[in-house]
Amino acid sequence: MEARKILLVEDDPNFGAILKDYLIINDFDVTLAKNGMEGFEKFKKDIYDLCILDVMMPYKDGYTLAREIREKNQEVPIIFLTAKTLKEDVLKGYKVGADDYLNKPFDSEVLLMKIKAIIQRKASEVKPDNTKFEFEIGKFHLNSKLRFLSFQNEEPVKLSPKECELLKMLALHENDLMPRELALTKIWRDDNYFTSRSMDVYIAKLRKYMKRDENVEILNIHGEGFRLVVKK
Amino acid sequence: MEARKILLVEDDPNFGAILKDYLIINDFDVTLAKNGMEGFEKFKKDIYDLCILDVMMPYKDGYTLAREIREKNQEVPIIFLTAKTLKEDVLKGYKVGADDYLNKPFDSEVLLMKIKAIIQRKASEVKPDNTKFEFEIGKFHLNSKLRFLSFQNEEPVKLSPKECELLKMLALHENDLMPRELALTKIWRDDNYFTSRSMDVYIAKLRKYMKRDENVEILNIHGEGFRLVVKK
DNA sequence: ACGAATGTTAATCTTTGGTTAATGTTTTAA
DNA sequence: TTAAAACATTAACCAAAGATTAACATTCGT
Repeated sequence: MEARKILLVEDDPNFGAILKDYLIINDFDVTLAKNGMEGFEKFKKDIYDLCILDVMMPYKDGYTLAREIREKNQEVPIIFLTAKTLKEDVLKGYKVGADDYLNKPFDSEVLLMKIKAIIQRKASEVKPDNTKFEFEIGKFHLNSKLRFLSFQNEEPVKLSPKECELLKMLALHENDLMPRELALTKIWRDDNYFTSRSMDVYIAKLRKYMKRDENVEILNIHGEGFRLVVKK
Repeated sequence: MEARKILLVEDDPNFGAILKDYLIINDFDVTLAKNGMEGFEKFKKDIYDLCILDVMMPYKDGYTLAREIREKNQEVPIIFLTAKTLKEDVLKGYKVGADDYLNKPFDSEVLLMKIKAIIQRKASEVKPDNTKFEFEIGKFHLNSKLRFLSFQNEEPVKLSPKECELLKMLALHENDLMPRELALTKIWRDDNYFTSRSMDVYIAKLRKYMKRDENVEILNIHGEGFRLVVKK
C-alpha cells in the first residue's frame, strides 16, 4: 500500500527531526514544517492523511493553523502535541476540531497507536463527495470554495462561512431531508439549544437570499430538519 | 433531537453515579452498569452511541468487556477510563479497538469534549440508510422520511411525526393485524390509558386522510389493534 | 343490557420554528 | 495597533405545529 502522508509541524528542530525519523521508520511519508506559516503552505500544496501540530509555535500557533486547515479541509485528522496541560487548551483544541491530543513528553509507541487508530478510522469511513464545491440551485449558482452565490446576471453575493456551509449542506441533499442534527454536528460541531437557534437564524438569512427565485424554497420538516426544494 | 445513548460501566458506585448525573445533565441518555457482566448484558439489550468502560473491575475487566463488545459490534465507539498510566495498558486498549483513553482523575469537561468529538466523527460517517421509507397504499403514496402522503396528482398532505409513524406501522402490516401494543410501545414508548386514547385520536385523523380512496380502510379489531385494509 | 373499548371533536398544553435585534467575537484594513 | 466591519451567538417574543386530555357518543362482545 501507498505510504500514508503525515504533515508534521514542530518548531523544535531536534524534536521534530527525531519524531520525523521515528515515523519514517514506521513506514509513514513525513513532511516536516518548522512553523505554522510553512505548515500551512505545505498543507495547501499536497494532500495529507494526518496532521500532527505542535501547539506552541512562534508567529502562528497550532490552533490557528488547525483552524486554517479546517477551513480548507473538514476531513483530515488533526493531532495536537503540547507541553501544556491546561484544561482550556485541551478544550480549545477539541473545539477547533482536533481528533486527539497528546501531552509532551509522550511515549512514541502510544503516538503510533493513536496514529494507526485514527488513520484506520478514516479509512473505514465511506466519504461522500466533499470535493464538490459548485452547485446549481434553480437559477442560482453557488461556489462554496469562493463563497459566493450568483443569480443570473446580477452581481454575486458573498456568503459568510456558516451561510455557505449550510447552503452547501442543503444543496447536497437537494429535494431531500437535510437533518438538523447533521448540520449541527458537521458545521457547528455541537448540538444544543443555542447552536440550534443559531442555525435557525442562518436558515432565515438563506431564505432571504433565495427568495429571488420563486422556484427555490427551504422548507422545514417539523422536528426533523430542512429541505431545499427546487421546482422544475 | 433524540438523546445520545451512553453505556457507562463503572464498578465504583459513587463515581459511577456522579459521572452518570453529569452526563445526564449534558443531555445524554445514560445507562449505568456496575460490572463487566452486567455491562455486557445491557449492551446486548439496546443500541448505544458510545460505551465508557472502566478498566479495573472485578470478574471481568474493561478490556475483556471491550473485546466482547467488539465481537458484536465493530462500530460503536469505546472510551476507557483508568487510574493506570502504564504504557502497556494504553497500548492494549488501543489494540482492543478503543477510540480514546482517559486517565483518572480526569476533567469532566474534557471528557465531554471527547465524547462530542467522537460522536460527531461517527455522525459524519455516511451509513447507507436502507430502512424503507416509501409505501404504496392503494392509490396513496407515503414518504415517511419527508413525511408526506400524496394521492394521485393532488397536492401532497404533510403528516405530523405521530401520524406518519402510525401510518407507516400500519403499512408495514398491510392487510394484517397491527397490534395496539406494538404501536404504543414503539411510537408512544409507553402503554397506558392516555397514550391509548391519544392513539385513537390519531387513527381518526388517518381515517380522514385515507377516505379519499374508498378501497382503503382502517379497521378496528376489538381489543387487539387495527388493520389497514387495501382492496384490490 | 351492561361494561369496556373505540370514535370523534374541541380545548388545552407543549414543543419547535421564525424573526428581529442586541451583544459578543473575530477578521480586516487603515 | 486599533477601529471598523463582518460574522456569530444569544435573547426575547410570537406563531405554528403537534400532542394530549377531557368530554361525550357509539359500538362491541357476552
